[in-house]
Amino acid sequence: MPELPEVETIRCGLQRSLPGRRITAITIQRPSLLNNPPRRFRRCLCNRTFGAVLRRGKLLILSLLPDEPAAPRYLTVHLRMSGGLTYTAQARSDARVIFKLDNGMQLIYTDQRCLGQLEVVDNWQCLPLVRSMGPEPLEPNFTLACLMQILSGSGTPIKNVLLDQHKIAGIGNIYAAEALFAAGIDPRRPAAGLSHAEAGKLLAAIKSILRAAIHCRGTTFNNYRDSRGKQGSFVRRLNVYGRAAAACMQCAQPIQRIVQAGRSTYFCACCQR
DNA sequence: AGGTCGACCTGGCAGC
DNA sequence: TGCTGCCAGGTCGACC
Repeated sequence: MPELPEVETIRCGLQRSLPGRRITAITIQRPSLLNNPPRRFRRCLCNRTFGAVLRRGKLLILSLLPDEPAAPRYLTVHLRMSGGLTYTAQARSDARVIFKLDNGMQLIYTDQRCLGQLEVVDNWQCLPLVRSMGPEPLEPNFTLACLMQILSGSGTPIKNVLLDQHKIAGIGNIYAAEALFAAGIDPRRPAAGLSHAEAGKLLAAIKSILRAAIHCRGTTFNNYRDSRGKQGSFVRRLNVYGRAAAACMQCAQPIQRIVQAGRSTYFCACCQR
């Protein structure tokens, strides 16, 4: 579900609500979602106060004020395929973890498929996932030279490279497909085979699509919701993802669906070369 | 070393 | 109606 734009939308929403709020109680319906023993998880978080909400790639990082000197400083949340975090006054029957807050509100973690992970850590920068992450695609240091470096020497299909979080952080299946369509590049082409001009088009497409998706508060396909429970509207602006056999918006030829590295890829064989 | 594939899970949906 | 099989936005580890 949640790729960079969805996680960033949730981050923004939580940043407006959480800082300064203290956790008064925690209900754990699904201990398997925690990367810490449940008792330690609860002990580390009860009575702690939230600080700033950060993001790296698709990982949410909820910082905690250092009110106890040796206590862990962060709660990290990876939503994986179907996770979500909602700030709400209402109870939810599908809650997997509930954080009760000192103002009567709750932070509720939901996750239909239970593939997500929550973890209390001292230092999120040291997590193996974070240490091995590629650059943030919306940062100014993600330049054409940077992208060319990532593509060089790789015979892997360009779509698979875009999905590889070690190479670029935050792009998932939806936005990889959309960026390749916008750049007019066939997802099956070897990454190293892209010309300088094509890489430039792809770079611009990645940045503009991620920015537009954040502006639309993400893409709701099935169950993604933002931190207030609202759907994202970028689904209306998808050109290829999820549109197998439908007419291409540019040339009216049918959109193709193929499988690459075990994942669906949608593209227009006429517009993408 | 670099790439691919299945496992991890649950629930919605299509087809019979 | 009810059962079965397939599919899903991510990541990791085993394997080639």
